[in-house]
Amino acid sequence: MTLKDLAREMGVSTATISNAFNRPDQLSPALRERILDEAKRLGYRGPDAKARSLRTGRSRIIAVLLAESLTYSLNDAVSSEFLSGVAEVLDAQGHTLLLLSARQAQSPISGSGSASMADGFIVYGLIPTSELLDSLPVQASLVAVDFNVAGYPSVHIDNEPACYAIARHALQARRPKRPAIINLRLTAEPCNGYITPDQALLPADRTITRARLVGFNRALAEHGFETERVPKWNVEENTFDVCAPVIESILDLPDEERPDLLLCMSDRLALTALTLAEQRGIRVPEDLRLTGFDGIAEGQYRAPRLTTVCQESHAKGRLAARMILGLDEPHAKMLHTELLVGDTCP
Amino acid sequence: MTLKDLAREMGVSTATISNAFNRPDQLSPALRERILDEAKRLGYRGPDAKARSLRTGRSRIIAVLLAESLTYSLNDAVSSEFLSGVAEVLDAQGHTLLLLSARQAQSPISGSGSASMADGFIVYGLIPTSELLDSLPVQASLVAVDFNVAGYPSVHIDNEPACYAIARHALQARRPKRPAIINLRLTAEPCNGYITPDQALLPADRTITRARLVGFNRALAEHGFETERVPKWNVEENTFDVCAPVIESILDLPDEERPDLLLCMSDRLALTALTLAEQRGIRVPEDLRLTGFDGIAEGQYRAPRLTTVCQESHAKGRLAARMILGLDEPHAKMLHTELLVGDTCP
DNA sequence: TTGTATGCGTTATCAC
DNA sequence: GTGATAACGCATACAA
Repeated sequence: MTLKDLAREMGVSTATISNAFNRPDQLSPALRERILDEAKRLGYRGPDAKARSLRTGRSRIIAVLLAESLTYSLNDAVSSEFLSGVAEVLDAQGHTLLLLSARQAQSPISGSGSASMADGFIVYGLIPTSELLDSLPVQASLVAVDFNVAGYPSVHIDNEPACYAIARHALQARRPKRPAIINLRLTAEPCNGYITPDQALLPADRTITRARLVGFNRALAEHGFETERVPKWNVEENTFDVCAPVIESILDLPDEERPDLLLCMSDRLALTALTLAEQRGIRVPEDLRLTGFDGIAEGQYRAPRLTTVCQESHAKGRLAARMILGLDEPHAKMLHTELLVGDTCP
Repeated sequence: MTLKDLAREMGVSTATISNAFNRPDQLSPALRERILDEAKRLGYRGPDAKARSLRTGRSRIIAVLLAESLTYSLNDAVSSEFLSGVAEVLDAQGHTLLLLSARQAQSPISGSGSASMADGFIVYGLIPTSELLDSLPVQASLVAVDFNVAGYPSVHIDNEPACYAIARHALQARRPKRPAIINLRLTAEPCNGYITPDQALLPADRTITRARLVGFNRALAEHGFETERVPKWNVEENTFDVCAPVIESILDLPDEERPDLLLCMSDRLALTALTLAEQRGIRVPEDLRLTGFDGIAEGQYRAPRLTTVCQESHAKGRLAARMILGLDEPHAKMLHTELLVGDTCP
């Protein structure tokens, strides 16, 4: 049953049927109603999405291109919340969400792959290669999140001030003997463990955690610590499985070497540290204070509550979606974070 | 730049170009290579996905229709894992994942909405109304998960035996004085709180938790408990915010009334109970034993580890995806679960 | 092995 | 307010 069939059946033109569905103002209400009724009666479900998208050039599909694998992204609290924010807006606007990963088997937007049907792309947490950028459908729009993509609007959070604020809070509350930092994907070469002083770091435009480190360091310096001598560890993936061994190696240091303040670049890191500390009888916050970053629910819905920085991933997703749909000005926008003082570093 | 342009440019026919991309065996390797090279040179990105999908009738898009809102589903560990399993397979097969919610603003598959482009639908955790079923594209395939949809293949888990097994484990380990059950969306009328004996329950074909209750009851009866007298609570949504008040009301009962064993129908429930118990100084498992259901990571990556039933949501997603793509026999399939004995009910 | 012709189901531009 | 007609970009039977 196609539009044309219905037109023939009713003895009107195809344009009229099309208008009945798409431009109610272009025909008499009476006729429109008659058409809609007849359509239902004959089992015509409205204009075919595939044909419509070919004709109009738009699909009402928005793709989110994720830095990590879909498996990771869907299980990570931060990106899940981001996605749910995106989905909320798209949904309300009659669009649908297509999930894509830059780590895909096929190149993610392979011209004839379904990904190229998307009207717009939200690029989350990665710097697209120019190759990937070129493979975008010509007239698709793009919004970058967490990174800049030259010539496109973007959504960011204030990583440096946020980390400065939480580190300052931690340092002011009680001066730590041995502060330390656990970083996320900061080193130029993959590294799960201690960062030696001679190790090269990723440049600031390749990882947001570089900005976080700057914030931590600023606060540490202000409190009289030599930032180069503050021990730093690095973790390549923000999952329990990858974080745990690194954190174990820290917690299992002899008491006089073990840090008494861990500034973590993610809640996952901090929560993992918390769990492993509990298992070892290390008291938090008495023996060890912990700060996180992200403000994920899991950190707040437990005792002790995590001290962390809340980045509103859901709001971030909403904003990105509104931008891609043209509901908000497509400028570079900076979202602000909030310090959440919990129990792990009062 | 279209296929036709390229054909004209190269002085070959459109069919040849099309074949170069879709049916390599239909032309000489030399010509094919020449075409591919020239295409790249002239910036032709391969057949347009929209046009191709109109022509072939297939879009290489698979939609997952979720019972809950996208916001909930993306933040819930069980459905996230399921989705990641789906995504993994789709990805490997060159398909993309479209997320849909039955709770959508618009009716989810509104004929001309982009959802109707999908080649197949994975219906997760809900019984589609016949209205929704009718709105499916005519030749789209469907796989039901957790529920049966007449005439379509399905994926299930063994809810009843799993719950029997975990309840038996709990009852055998140490006979509880006051066992109780916290259910998930079990009552006919929405209810967050105690289930009075006269309250009607949803029929077994409307909620999987009914089968879980049967499993619990079977074990309880075997151990000499009158199942009608075992107190039961109900929660409508599997989130901390909704679970917490109900569980608080349980934990705040006077000591002599407070249950010493809580059989929970989800890990979220059990974890919430664990957190709230910790906050109240109720010792787990000494004063209160807890069992969950699902086997989410959060329950295993903490101390004490949750005693629970592991349903492999990821595998479930993979299977559903393989079925929808025709990679596995589209039969009714039952996945088995595994009892995980943790610390909350040793 | 390659080319020609047709139609997939729409929407947009015109005339009427 | 309505109707004919031409794209949209491609895939495929069929002819060469």
